[in-house]
Amino acid sequence: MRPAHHPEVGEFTLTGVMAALSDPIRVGVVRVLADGRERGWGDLLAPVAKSTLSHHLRVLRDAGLTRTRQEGTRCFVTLRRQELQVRFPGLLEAVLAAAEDEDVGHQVGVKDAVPPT
Amino acid sequence: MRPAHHPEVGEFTLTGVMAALSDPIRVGVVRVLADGRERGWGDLLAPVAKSTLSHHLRVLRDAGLTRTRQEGTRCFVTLRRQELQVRFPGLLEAVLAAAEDEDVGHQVGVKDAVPPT
DNA sequence: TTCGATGTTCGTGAAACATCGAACAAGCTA
DNA sequence: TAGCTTGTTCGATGTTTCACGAACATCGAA
Repeated sequence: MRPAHHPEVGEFTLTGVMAALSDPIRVGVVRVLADGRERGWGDLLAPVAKSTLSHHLRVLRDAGLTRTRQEGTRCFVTLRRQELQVRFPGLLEAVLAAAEDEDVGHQVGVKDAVPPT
Repeated sequence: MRPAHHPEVGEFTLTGVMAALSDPIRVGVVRVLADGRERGWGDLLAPVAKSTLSHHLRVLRDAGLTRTRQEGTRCFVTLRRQELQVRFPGLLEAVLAAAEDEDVGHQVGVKDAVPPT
């Protein structure tokens, strides 16, 4: 596993981001990451094969939406929220709000969900 | 030419809109329409065959981004800006701003450009 | 070193998409 | 009516995307 390429903020493209967010699974992943917490790859729950999830995470990464960090044999993902805000002000917020409203990507979850009160 | 279907505001989907805006030509069309003026189909200038442009306009229409009005044998297109704002607050503004910034869809123009001073 | 866990990559289909030119439909105009 | 204009639709083509399982690479643990 070579160390995955991440585009610089200046390399983000609008159409790239739009394309990345045109799939419900990927929107779901973004929603899961929206609280700013880093998540383990394996903690993501999506109704697709792991190779498919890997593909989706790659698309998100290539578009600049997420950052993947490697630690030993495990991976951790975060949303590049700050950088996106700089490059595309307001875009992510608008998308997240709409996604909540429509419940897009509800099929994506995370292990260790809401810790009980 | 049957009278083209337009989705209701409630039928818009986030992923549909994102997909529609993931193509530079279509973003270009949206930009051209962003001033709120209605434009004639034939006044749109894009570096693609007319059948291709027709396809793109259909995608935009189906996603709810534009409205097409027919008058005799000619068509006029407008951006459904108000309705988009209601359904996806802030989204279109953010996209338009980013598109300007990046000059996405610059290859799309309109006849009868800026009227000289 | 051997095994298990974790992701990525590969090979492969099926489906969707962008594109074109040709054919078509419908309405003006001569 | 004949012809022109304006878009849409059709069929073909090549590309991209999504999906899967299998194989692989890497690391940590036994």
